[in-house]
Parts: sequence; structure tokens; C-alpha cells
Amino acid sequence: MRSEDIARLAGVSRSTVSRVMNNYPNVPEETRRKVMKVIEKYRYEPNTSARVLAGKGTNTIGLFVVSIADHQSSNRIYQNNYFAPFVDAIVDTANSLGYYVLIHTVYTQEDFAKVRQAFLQRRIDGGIIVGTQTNIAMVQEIAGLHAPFILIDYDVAEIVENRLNQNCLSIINTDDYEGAKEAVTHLIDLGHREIAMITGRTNTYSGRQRYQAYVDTLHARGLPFKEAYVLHGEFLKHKAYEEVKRLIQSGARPTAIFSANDDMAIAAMKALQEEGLQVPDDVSIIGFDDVPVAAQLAPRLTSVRLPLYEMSKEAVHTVIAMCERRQIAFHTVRFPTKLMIRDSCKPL
Amino acid sequence: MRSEDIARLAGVSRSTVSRVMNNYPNVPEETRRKVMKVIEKYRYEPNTSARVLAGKGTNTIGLFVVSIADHQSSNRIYQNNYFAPFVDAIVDTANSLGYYVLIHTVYTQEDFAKVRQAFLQRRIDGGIIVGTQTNIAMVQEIAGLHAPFILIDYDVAEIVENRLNQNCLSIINTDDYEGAKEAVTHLIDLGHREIAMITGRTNTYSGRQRYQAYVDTLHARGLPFKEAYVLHGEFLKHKAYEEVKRLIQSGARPTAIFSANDDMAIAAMKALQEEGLQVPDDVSIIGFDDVPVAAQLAPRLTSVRLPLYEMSKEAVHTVIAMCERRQIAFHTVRFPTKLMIRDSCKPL
DNA sequence: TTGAAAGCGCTAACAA
DNA sequence: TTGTTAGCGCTTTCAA
Repeated sequence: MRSEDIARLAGVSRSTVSRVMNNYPNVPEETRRKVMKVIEKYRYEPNTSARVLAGKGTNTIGLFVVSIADHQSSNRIYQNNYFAPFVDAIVDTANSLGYYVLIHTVYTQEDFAKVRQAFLQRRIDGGIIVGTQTNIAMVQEIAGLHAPFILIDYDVAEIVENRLNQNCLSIINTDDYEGAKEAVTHLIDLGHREIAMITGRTNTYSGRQRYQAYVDTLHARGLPFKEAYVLHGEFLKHKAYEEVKRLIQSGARPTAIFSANDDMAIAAMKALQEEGLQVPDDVSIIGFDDVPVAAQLAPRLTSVRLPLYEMSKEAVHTVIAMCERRQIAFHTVRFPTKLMIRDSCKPL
Repeated sequence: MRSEDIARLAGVSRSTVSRVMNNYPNVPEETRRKVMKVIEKYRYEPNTSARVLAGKGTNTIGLFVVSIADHQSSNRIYQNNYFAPFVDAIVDTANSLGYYVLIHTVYTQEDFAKVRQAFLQRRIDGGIIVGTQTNIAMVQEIAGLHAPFILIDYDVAEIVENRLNQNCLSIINTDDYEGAKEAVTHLIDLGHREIAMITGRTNTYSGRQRYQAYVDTLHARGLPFKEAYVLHGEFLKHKAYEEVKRLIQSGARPTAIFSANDDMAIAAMKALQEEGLQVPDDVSIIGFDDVPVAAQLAPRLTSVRLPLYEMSKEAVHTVIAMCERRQIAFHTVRFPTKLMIRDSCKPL
């Protein structure tokens, strides 16, 4: 069923059918009703490709989940508690605004071409990029598209330095620095002085911020910084597990651990337990992200909550506003975090 | 940059550019190279809409996550441990085969129109429908499209009864009946005789199968079936929590509980604990789905594992085969489950 | 208020 | 082997 069929059946021209479909004002109510009746009867749906080719938008946004591993993993699946809520929230929000979401994973530098491709092939009107290890070259490529794109978790300073802030770009972050500072401060206030940190990837903005806050806060409170207490977890469960094991087996005895994400905190708990150390009696631990599991663990994990749903909502609203030209300027938002105090920390 | 520009720059016609882009055999190597050079130089990407309009496929599959709640929830987010791995695996597999995934959530009967719409608007070549409470009317509508669609978790018998099995349709299930039977048998073999069950939605195929296996297995092993031991959880955490609380407070003391999914099993563990009952010392418990958290709980949850990744892979491969007309017949597969024995069950 | 007609960028049948 | 040409189904300008 094409618009021409509808036109014939309703006794009007294709132009009029098009005007009705697109809610043009210059169609008398009676004509509109007459046409609508046929449209509904045959449940006509206009061909998106034809519309797009004729100059309309796709009503689709791209969602690119970037997870570039240093080492090739044979398993492409992103078993990661961090991304799923983003995907959920972004799809939900976009759908409720009448947009479709085209989703694509990015595991390698080459995969990243898909972002440009999807836009140039006119599959999407704009997109949201979430994840780790996007670098300035990639961002430059995206900015060069002069298309609506949102980056979640990226260093704004780097954008500005590269003069990329004149584009149709938007950055959405959380206040990782403040969140991490609050977490470390909480441990210090509890009387801890031997505080280790399991770091995330330092080539991600949030990874760097969380680590920097740890260093700065120790310093600000007059505590010594110990190189040995920096465990390089890279946001990965198995790395964190190994690092904690190694630390404990070396004889070190931190009384508290601040982890750059919950996945690693959980792995750390397991490692500690295997080494005969109890949480929180022997070691206090704080995670980051506040994934749903955190509150279900035993002991329930104290963690820094990120407002993922609000961030996703903001991202979708902004990208759509940009697609519809209601907003065109460079744009950046920073969401506050919240320390969720549970049972995994104890006063010394 | 359009194919015409490439043609001009390469000194050929648009047809030749098209032939090169589509890997037609009747292009001499030299011409191909000449054209490719220009294509690569300008990083030309053909407009998908134009291709589709000219008769090509979209190279996009739809993924519809159905989660129709009886009561309207103000929060549209599907905080559900069951769907995320499907989304991950389906996107991964499709992407690795060069397909894009258009994802849409379905929360109401009206939302379901999006499936038909996406196909009729020619946004997708085919689709995968995963989730609860698709009914035969919906399936009939999908089948009427005569398009490649995969249903995950649907009663094949119902399809056959309605003569829908002559369509370009495919059903992918797990052997829920066998899995549930194995779980209940495990409890009986451990000496339990007072076995309650937290049921899922009985308007889902898997929900019905898991319940039926529970009833049949008790019967086959000569154990009495008690109406009071059927807790109507509807796959929902809070329902399961309330039902378990109610049962325990009524004075009943089952020694084991079989839950139709892990989310509910976890909620049940919490409820039991609050009532002063220990798992597994006072009550043994088995879940279903084997979500990643299951192995991280204390005690680690015994659960029935579903091969979600394999199912997703199969779904994607089948839908793409159908899109490319490599497969057209009705098709159905049933994947085996596996009981993962951990620490939440104890001999009586 | 409405219709005719051009054009969006591509593919493919046909002709050369 | 290559080019010409006729669509694909829609929107939109222009004219009536």
C-alpha cells in the first residue's frame, strides 16, 4: 500500500495524502477526515526510505556502546554491569519520544567507523556514544560530521583545547571527582589511614577523575600516598581480583579499599574472603556506580551512586533537540553523585 | 558525496559505481580499482534510503523487548536481569554479521503496533521478539506480515493449532519443562517433601512449563500437591517477596522452594532471612535463569542455566538467513538447560 | 485548497 | 564491459 493507493481510494492526490500524514495546516477538516479514514482502514504506513530520501529525518538515533579492550577477546559479549542500564534507559526514553534506537557495539578502532558510517548512510539523525576509551582522534572524526552527537563520560577540557566545542556536540558527565572525594573522605572519617584504591582505566575520563580525587584527598587530609596501594584494576573484575590477591599475599594490610567500580569491588570482596579477611571487620570497602547488585550482596556494598537514568534521559532529550534543530550550541552537563552508605564499611 | 560524484571523478557511469559497491562480477579488475580509489579517497558511503527504495534490504533487524505489565507502571524502565543478556548477545551477533539492530521496547498492547510499523515502514528486514505475554492475536498479526520473525519463548503447539506454522516464522525455546523437572527432582532427591514453588506468569510459555513440571514431578514421585505452596510471583521480585512473607507468617514451613526465576529466588531469600529462616539450613532454594548475580550471592544460588548466548546467536542467524531468503520454512528449536548446583540447597 | 511535476540517490533491466 | 534510463515512494515547490 503506497500513498498513491490511498490517494486514489480517497479521491485526492498524493500531495494531499502527504499533507494529511504530516499534519499540514492547510487541509480542511473534511478532506483530512476523508483521507484519514482510508489510511486507517488499510493501516497505511509510509515508507521511511522514501520519506528520508525526500528530505525528512529518520527519527532514529544511534547508540554506540564503546568497549575497546587492549587485548582481543574472543568473546565479543560485554558482560558488564555498567552498560545495561544505559541501554535500557536510552531506549526507553527515545521510544517514549517517538524515536527508534539503532544500537551498535564498538570493540575495536575499526568498529568505530560504524558511527560515521551509520550517519553518512543516513540511518540515523544523530547519536549517543557511551563507553570507554574514546580518544580525541575519534572525537575529532565525530565532530567533523557536524551532526548531533552526545558523548557520555568525556573530558570537556580536552574538547575545548582542540576547539571542538564549536560543533553540534554535547558532553554529559557525572561529578566523578566529587563522588570519589566523598567516598575517600568517608573512609578517612571512619578512622582509616591505610586506604588502597583499585583504579579503573586511566584512559577514560571517569577513571582518571576517580583516581585523582583519591590522591588529592589523601594529600588534603595529610595521609601518605603509597604506590603499593594503587591496584591497577582497569575496571575489570579479574584484574581487580588478581591485584587484591597479590597485595594481600605481599603482606600489606590496608584497612580500607576504595574501588573505581562495583564490579571490581565485588571481585575484591571475593579475593579478601579467600585470603581469610572479613568485610567489613578486617577491611572496609567502597564501590562506585551503585549497580543493582550492590544492595543485594552480603554485606551490602557501600557505593557511589550515578544518576544513570537522569543522564540517559538528558542525553536523549538533547540529541533529539539537536536533531530537530531546537538546539544547536555546544552543551555540557555534569550530574552529581551520591554516596550510598551500607554495610561494607566500619569505623576503625 | 553521491554515487554520481564518484562516477564523475572516476570517469565512469553511476551504474559502474553501483556495480563496484555491490561487488558485481562483471567489472574488470582495473575499473574496479580505479573506482575504489575514488570511493576510498572520499570515504563515500551510499545512502541507505536510496538503496532500500531501489529494492535492497535494510541490513537491519528489529529487536522487540516485550514486557507488558498488568498494571501501568509510571517507570518504563525494564529493571530486569533477564533481558539485558539477550540484548547484549543479539546486538553482538548481529553486528558481527554486518547487521544493525533497531531496538524497541513494548510495554503496552498499543506499543506492539511498533513491530508491524517498523516492518511496514521498511525500517527493518525482519525481527526478533523476546519477552513475556505475547498472545496469539499478536502472533497472528506478525505472521500476517509474511516477514522473517523469530519468537523467543512461545508455545509451538499454539502456533500449529492456529495454522501459523506455514509462515516465515521461527520459534526458539529452552526446555523449561525438563529444567524445572530436574530442579524439583534435585530437591526431592535431597530428601525434601515440603516443596513450595514461586511461579512466574502463567501467560508466558516458560512460566506455564515450569509450573507444570513442578506439579507433574511431585505427582510422579508420589508427593502431595498443596495449593498453599503455590506462590504467585508473576516473575516479579516484590510479588515473590510478599508471597513468601505471607506463607511463612501463616505458619507454613516448607523445607524447600523452587522459584521460576532468580530475581524471585533472591527476593525470597531476603524474605526468609527477615523471618529468621536460614538458607540453606532451614530452607533450600533453587532459582531459574542463572543470572550472573546468582553465583555471587551468599549463599551462592543453585539455579537452572539457560543458554542465552546460544539462543540469541541462533535467533540472529535464523532471522538473517530468512531475510536473505536462504531459509524460508517454519522453524523451531529447543535448547537444553543445565542445573548449576551451588550452596543454596541442603539434604534434609 | 488542491494537483502536477520535479527530484531525493540508488539499483537493475536493457541496449549498445 | 559499460552507459542510458526508468523507476522505487515520498515531499515540496509552484501554479492553478
